Amino acid sequence: MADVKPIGKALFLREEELRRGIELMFFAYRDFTGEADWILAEKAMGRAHHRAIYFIGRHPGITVSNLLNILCITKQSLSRVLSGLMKDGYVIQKPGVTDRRQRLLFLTKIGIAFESRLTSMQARRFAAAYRGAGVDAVDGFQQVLHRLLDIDTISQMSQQDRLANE
Amino acid sequence: MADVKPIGKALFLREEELRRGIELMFFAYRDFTGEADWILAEKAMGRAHHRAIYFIGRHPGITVSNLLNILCITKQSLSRVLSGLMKDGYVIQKPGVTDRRQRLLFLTKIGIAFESRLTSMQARRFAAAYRGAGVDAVDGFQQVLHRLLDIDTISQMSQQDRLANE
DNA sequence: CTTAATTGGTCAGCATGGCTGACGTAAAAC
DNA sequence: GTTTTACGTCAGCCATGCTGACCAATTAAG
Repeated sequence: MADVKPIGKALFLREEELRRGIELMFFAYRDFTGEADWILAEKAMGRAHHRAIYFIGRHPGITVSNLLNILCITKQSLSRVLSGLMKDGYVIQKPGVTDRRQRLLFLTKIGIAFESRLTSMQARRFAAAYRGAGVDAVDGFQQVLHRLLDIDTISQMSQQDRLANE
Repeated sequence: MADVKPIGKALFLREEELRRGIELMFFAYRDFTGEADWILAEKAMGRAHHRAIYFIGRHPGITVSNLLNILCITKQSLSRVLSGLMKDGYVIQKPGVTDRRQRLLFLTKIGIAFESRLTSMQARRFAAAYRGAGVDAVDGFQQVLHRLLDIDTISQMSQQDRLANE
């Protein structure tokens, strides 16, 4: 890691600046997820449940395999979480219409309410940060985050967007 | 990507935009940490080891309690990780000079090499994203991330900066 | 000097949430 | 009719959080 010096408006790609980015990611993600953990603990749930609830709420009728692709965990791990969520009445399954092997996932009323409670908390944090930083900063934020993604993730996200706009 | 675009310079804090931020954080953090996990797996280590190595490398001579404050875990959890790292020769302890109860933490030669290998991987990812996005985007990225932090974390980070500049 | 507070380690036990391997079942595809 | 796909499930392993309790060395306060 060389100690490259900035010239004029050039980028500061010194180790120090890059480490700052790494640390900001670490702390921001920790604080961003930590807030929801409190609510989840009330219901004896963890982040795994949160992620499942979030993406089922985001893509109602998502298949198990699609959810697996998003979460990048094994089906055994997901299965444990999903069975818990169904037992507790947050999630229901319906057989697929075109392919009846599929079990399409939906949030129940209380699932929707719970998802909304969790997401609105995190959304408030983002809204405050966005408002404070301004439009241009938000744009830069999203640009950089997007460029931090693996190429696989990028195509995966745009695929989801396509599904969402059907 | 949502079809609705901001008009002029006004911020659109619609749910869609906020959810996009939430998801970008999730995926970016996943990809950002996932890369290092591969290397860590070779050495039979996990993220906990990575975090400890990173912050010891960042703040050589850090005390255990300071490291605990950064990581926000219990000393029992950290102790397990630290003993492993010392057993494997990545970390050493030295008694504090002013307060001999303290055990100041340092990376060994191989600890430094390993930290550098891990960090330079992540730094490369950041450098590429930063270069692609440009100075202004990077500034916005850092601004927004900073505003996503808890107030406690903000003061903690600036405190670390002060220590680093001694 | 004695006592209390601080710094840190450690043992025991528990929960969550990843993982693998193996096996089962229903439906679709060929 | 056989094979592949989509999904569930059982059993067990590992990493990494947690709590409570207890111990040792050292420092600070009375």
